[in-house]
Amino acid sequence: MAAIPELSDRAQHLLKVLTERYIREGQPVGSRTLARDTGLKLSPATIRNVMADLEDLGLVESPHTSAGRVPTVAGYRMFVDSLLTVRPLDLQEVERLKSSLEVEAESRELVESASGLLSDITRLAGVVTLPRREHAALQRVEFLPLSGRKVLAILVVNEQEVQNCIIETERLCSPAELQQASNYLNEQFAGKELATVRARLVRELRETRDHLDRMMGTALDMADRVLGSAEEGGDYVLAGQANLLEFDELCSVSTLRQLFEAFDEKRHILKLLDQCVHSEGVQIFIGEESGYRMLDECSVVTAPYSVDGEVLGVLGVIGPTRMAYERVIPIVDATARVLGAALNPRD
Amino acid sequence: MAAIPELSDRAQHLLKVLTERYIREGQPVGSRTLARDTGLKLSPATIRNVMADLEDLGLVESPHTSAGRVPTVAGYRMFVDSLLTVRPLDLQEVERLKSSLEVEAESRELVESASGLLSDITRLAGVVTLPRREHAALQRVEFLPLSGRKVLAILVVNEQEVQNCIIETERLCSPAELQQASNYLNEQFAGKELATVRARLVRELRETRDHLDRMMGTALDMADRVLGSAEEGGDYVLAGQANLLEFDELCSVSTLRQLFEAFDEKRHILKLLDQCVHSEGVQIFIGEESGYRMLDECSVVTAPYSVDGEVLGVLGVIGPTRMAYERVIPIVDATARVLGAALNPRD
DNA sequence: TGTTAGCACTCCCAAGCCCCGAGTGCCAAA
DNA sequence: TTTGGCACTCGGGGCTTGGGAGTGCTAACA
Repeated sequence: MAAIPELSDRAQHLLKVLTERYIREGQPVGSRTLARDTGLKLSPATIRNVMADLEDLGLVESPHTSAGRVPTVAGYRMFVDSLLTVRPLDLQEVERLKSSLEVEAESRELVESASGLLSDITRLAGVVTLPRREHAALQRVEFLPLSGRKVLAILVVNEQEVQNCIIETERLCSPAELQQASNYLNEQFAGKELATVRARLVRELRETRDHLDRMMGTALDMADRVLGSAEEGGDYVLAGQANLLEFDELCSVSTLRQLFEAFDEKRHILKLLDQCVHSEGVQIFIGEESGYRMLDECSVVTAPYSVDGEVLGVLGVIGPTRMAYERVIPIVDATARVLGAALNPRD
Repeated sequence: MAAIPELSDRAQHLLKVLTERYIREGQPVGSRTLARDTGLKLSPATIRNVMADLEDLGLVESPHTSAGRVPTVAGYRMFVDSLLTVRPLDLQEVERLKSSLEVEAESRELVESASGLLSDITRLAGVVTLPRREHAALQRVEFLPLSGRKVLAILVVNEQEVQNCIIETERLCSPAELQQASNYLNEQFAGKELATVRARLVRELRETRDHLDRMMGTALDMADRVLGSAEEGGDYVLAGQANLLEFDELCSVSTLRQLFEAFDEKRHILKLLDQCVHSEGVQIFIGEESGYRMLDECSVVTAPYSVDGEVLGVLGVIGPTRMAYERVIPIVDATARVLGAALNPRD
């Protein structure tokens, strides 16, 4: 990050107008247009001088000699950082968001609904990671016998999340035994951290080499993996990819191919989103800033969403660098809040 | 479906060779090429005569005067129906499929894995609907008190599926009351059809206007909706959309746009897949046959998958009409079997 | 010193053109 | 029925051309 040297108010204003115009029209903007658009009474020639300066600073560039100028990544950066004035959505719009989210739904549906909402409103691609909690407190365990040596383990954690998995015991267990096991767990461990529970079980296991302990251990282990940060990935829901086809600058087959492959593969996108988990509020990656080649032509605007102060995931939109930031940013911000609220167990 | 008139063996053979070649190369094939490719000792001129006949029958067409011929939808139809000899995958390949599917996973992950597999092997888009059972037998109910008047209802149905939902009771219930309610349900209704259970509950409800009954009703109702055919949609998992970008014939922006919008929206694709639920084995829609405009340039190959003879869903691939049917068909078929097997609760 | 007008220059792009190659349809001969 | 011959058609690549948009530079002006 080279320190940006002094930049006259006029130059800043011109950069702002140019960027806004380019975002709107999608075409390089020339000095004549700029002279007309901006309020200032300046001739095209003067504008050209300023543009030359901006070009020297690496804030704008021209695709070829006789085209207008286009903001560079650095230009966009300056635009969103200091030139843009986003005003938060007014209450009415937030209400509309809220009501668009199917509030009477469980988390996965909420997430899908949210990503659909994001993509619909912004006309870009919307993405929301599935909620994951760092810590999981065991609330209740239940074991049900299935056919053969299989057992269905049901765990209730954190207020209202239910996880279940099938485990295979070493020998046949009677329903009474299973009942006994779950009773024991519920008495001993209700309210405790899952990790703690497992640790203590492992300790006990070493002493009494009982298969039942083993089974409980497995159940907790699996639940822990499903829920916890231990899980190596997480997942996300994407909506509105088709919207990206509207933008000419993304419409080369090779660009699209790369982009959609990244969406399919998920790994990279997830990694990028994970970086935003602990950022306070909206975060923006412009073009190459993301560090992923397939996103070179794109910008990503993200915001973490949380319940009760605990960050559960990240949502955002993906679109061309020339997206309408001043509209997108408050929308992403508000959607994160609304989703967080909707996920809150006690209304 | 006009009855297809007699078609000489030679004509059939030529149609077959032409289609195969076009599928491989993706370009209209001319009489010269065809004369060389086919085993028959025929001159291009003769071939041209046959082609003229085929064109009259609507089995082939040429994009313009001086291009070769391309199969029409009817041509493809005849090709897959009577010219194609698919030989099922050999055991080794099926084994490979099996091992590629993460068998130690629950249903959603299995489905995602399967669609990924389909798209990887065929290099097309793979799609798998989430499993849905027509009938759900209640195995176990559990009510857990949450904060306030909220109650978490957990239902185990059909061997090993767990469904949970949050319901709001009319007044505060003590844990003991909840315990009592679940005991009652478990004693009375274990093993019964969900629909039956609800019907009986409703009947009782009319007599004793007790809020507990009401709560149980709500729980069953929601579970029923989540699981049952009552639910208005179902859902599917799609993978490998990016593969479709390899095919020039789909790469016009408008075609892509329509296609990806359909993928996003899901409604139409689901409807199409639903048509295949009760077809015995593989079903194929070629081009316009699907009846959906955005699939005009595409073919869809589907197969239902089932556990214990009960059909749970449909899987398939979506690709350009010139896909390698003879490879795709057995793959779809086998994958359906393998997925069915993997979903079977008792190994 | 900052601003402006003028001017030559550059580059993209769309239109028009031509030509080549591939493949056809038809006809007459084998 | 098959074949060779031939005229014809069409799409696409390559080339040229003209116009438009916008630039940089320079010199004059406030």
